[in-house]
Order: sequence, then C-alpha cells, then structure tokens
Amino acid sequence: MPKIVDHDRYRKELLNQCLALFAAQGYGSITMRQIAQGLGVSTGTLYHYFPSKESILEQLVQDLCEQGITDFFAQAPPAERVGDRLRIVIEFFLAHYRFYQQQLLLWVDFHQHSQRKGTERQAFLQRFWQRTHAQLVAYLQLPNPAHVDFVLVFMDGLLLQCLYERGEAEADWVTQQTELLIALLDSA
Amino acid sequence: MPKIVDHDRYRKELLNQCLALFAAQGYGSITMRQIAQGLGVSTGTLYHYFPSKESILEQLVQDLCEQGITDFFAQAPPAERVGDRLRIVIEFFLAHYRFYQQQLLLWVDFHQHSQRKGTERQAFLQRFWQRTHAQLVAYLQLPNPAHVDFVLVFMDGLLLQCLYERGEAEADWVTQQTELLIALLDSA
DNA sequence: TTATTTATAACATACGTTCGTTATGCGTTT
DNA sequence: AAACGCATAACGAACGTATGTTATAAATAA
Repeated sequence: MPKIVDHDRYRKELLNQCLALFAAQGYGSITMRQIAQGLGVSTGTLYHYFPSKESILEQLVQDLCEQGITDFFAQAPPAERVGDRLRIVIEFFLAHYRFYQQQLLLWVDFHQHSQRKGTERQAFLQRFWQRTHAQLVAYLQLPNPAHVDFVLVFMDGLLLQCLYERGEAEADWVTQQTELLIALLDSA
Repeated sequence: MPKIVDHDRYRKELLNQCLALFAAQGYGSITMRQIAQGLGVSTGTLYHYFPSKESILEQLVQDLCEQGITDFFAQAPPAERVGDRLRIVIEFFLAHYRFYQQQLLLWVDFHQHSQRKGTERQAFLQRFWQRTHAQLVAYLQLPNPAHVDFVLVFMDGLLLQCLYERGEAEADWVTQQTELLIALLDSA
C-alpha cells in the first residue's frame, strides 16, 4: 500500500534537524520555505509531517525535554572524588557545546513564544529542569545541593558569553573558566 | 518652523521603549504595527524617526553598547574589602534585573540577525565587552582578573535560568546563588 | 488498483514600507 | 500686528511582496 516510510521516525529526524535551523535564524525570522529547504524537502512534505510552524517549535521543545540528559547518564562513568565527577560532567557539556548552545537559543524563542500566546505555564519545561537538577544532584553528590544550581548557572552563562563572539581565544578562555569553577567548588 | 520637538531626543526615548518590546516578542516576531502601537504612535511616525525595522534594532544595540555600565560607575561607592565591592556590583545588577534580562534577549536577537546577514558587524559588541571587563577589573581589584569573567558568566547564567520560570521562589534562589558566589570568591 | 508520500502551484492574509494628506508653529512680509 | 509661507510632525490608508497554509495532482510501492 504505502511507501516504505516510518512516519514517526522520519518526523523525529526532521525535528532534530530543525533545531539548528531555529537556532541560527530564530523562530520568528525563519520561514516555512526556508525550513523546508534546510531539511531538503518541499513545503508540502513539511506540512505532511507537521500541522503548523507553531507545532514544530512545540514538538521540538517537548522532544528535547523528554530526551533530557539521559544520554549523559547512559555513558557517565562513576568516580570517587568529587572533583572528578564534576570534571566528567563538564567534559560532557563541552563535548556537546554547540548542541547546548542551540538548545539555549531555542528556549529563548520558546519563552518569548509562550509569553506571547499567553499560554502561561509550560509545565514540562519546569519539570525538565527539576529532573535535570535531581539527576545531577544524585550523580555529583556535592556536599551542598545548591552547588548543582551553581554549576548549571555557570554552564548557561558560559554558553551565553560565547555567543558574543570571543574569537580565536574562545577555547582557552572556556577551559580557564571551567578550571576556575572546579577549583572553587573543590576547595569549598 | 516645525513643531516643538527635539527630534534626536524623542528618537532616543522611542528607542528605550523599544527594548522592552523587542525583548518580550523577539525581533523576528514583532511587527512594525505592534511596535508603533506599543510606542503610542502611528506607523508613519515610526518611519519618520527610523528608516527601517532593521535600523531600530541596530540603533538600539549601539545605544546600549555606548551607554554600557557607566551609570553604575556614576554612583558606585568605593569599598575597602573585596567582598564588599563584589556585593556592591551584584546589588546593582540585581536592582536592574529586568533591564539586563531584556538586554540579554536583545543580544540574542542581534546575534541571530547579524549571523543571518553574514556581515560581521559585531565589532562594537566585542569592544563593549572588553570595556565592561576592563572597568570591572579596575573597580573590583580582584586578585585574579579571570574572576571578573567568572562573575560575568555567573550573572548571565542567572538571567538565563530565571527565564525558565522559577516561580515564587525565584528571589530566594537568586540571593542564595549570589551569596554562594561571593562566598566562593571571597575565600579564594 | 489503492493508499501514502512528495512536489508544485494557488490562496488569503499580514508584513514592511511608501504615499498623500493634514496639523502645527515659527519666520517673513506687509 | 496680521496674514502668509514653509518646513517639520503626525497620521492612516494603500501598495507590493512574502508569509503560513491549503488544494491538487503526480509519483511510488504494495
């Protein structure tokens, strides 16, 4: 009967590709035609898989929230010393730097979008952060759970600062700052 | 001859009001009609003061960069102890919290906008950060200048985390995190 | 065939921008 | 002083285009 296409699987593939597109242009500035072109399909195909532009954004956010940081814990080795565990987390974070930067930009878009629509609560975004926080608390085993928030704040700030185009010295600067964080938290 | 209106002065007033509008909706999502309505003028008047939508964004960014943090140093009292100076900076930052949050959102928009246009016109943004950094180094007199970057990263991360809707406990959480920062830097 | 995927063109609307017009107030002329 | 001219300020309708979306038909595989 139909073509051999796993509808749901292909939809998720397209979703993942949308992240980079949204992050590069912003939700409001990008057009459906540009999205379709970026995905290598036509607008008709795009609308075959997604009912609207708005739906792409919402599905993408939901997808990222569900995925969460499970792929980190899927391969996170345990470590005895606190500083080592902290380093493992940050190494993983740095290894997926561009991804988290894109995710940050998407959340800014989503924040503005949901604020505009008046649809107040984005329950799963809040749940996402609670879950992330709880999982990191369990893994890191820091003496003070507030330190976990501090690490998350640091990571977000790092992503943001690097948007402001630090140029060639960016990599060195990032390692310098992360070492500083580890040193500060380790001595405390 | 004309009506009694200081053209340049009025334009800057409009610019300042635009910050909140851009931050709430995003540059790509907001329309000139919405901007005009938000400013309480007609679209014709809006175009009398700004040649294009793009120009509003660019003038706004440039204006904010020029202003910089001079209004902080205009009233920043000196303090002997390092922790006190750090506290003064952060108190000022928290007092103007919403403003810096809006500025953050604007910079995200500007980043995407200039990346889209391909033109690397982020020169003054880079200069802005260098200037900010240098001024803060001079004021704070921290033993390690890298700590100043660390403070800036922390502030950006704080702004970002609070976009993700922390709800009622936000204020307490912010003070907790800032106290943590001060404690960590003071003991180092 | 038949059901599903894809592509193209068409549609209604919303967008950024322009235009013609009117209102306003100071300088000039009488 | 009064009347006029003139340049700015303000407005809102109108314009051309681009947008999100839909309709339609070809292509594909069972």
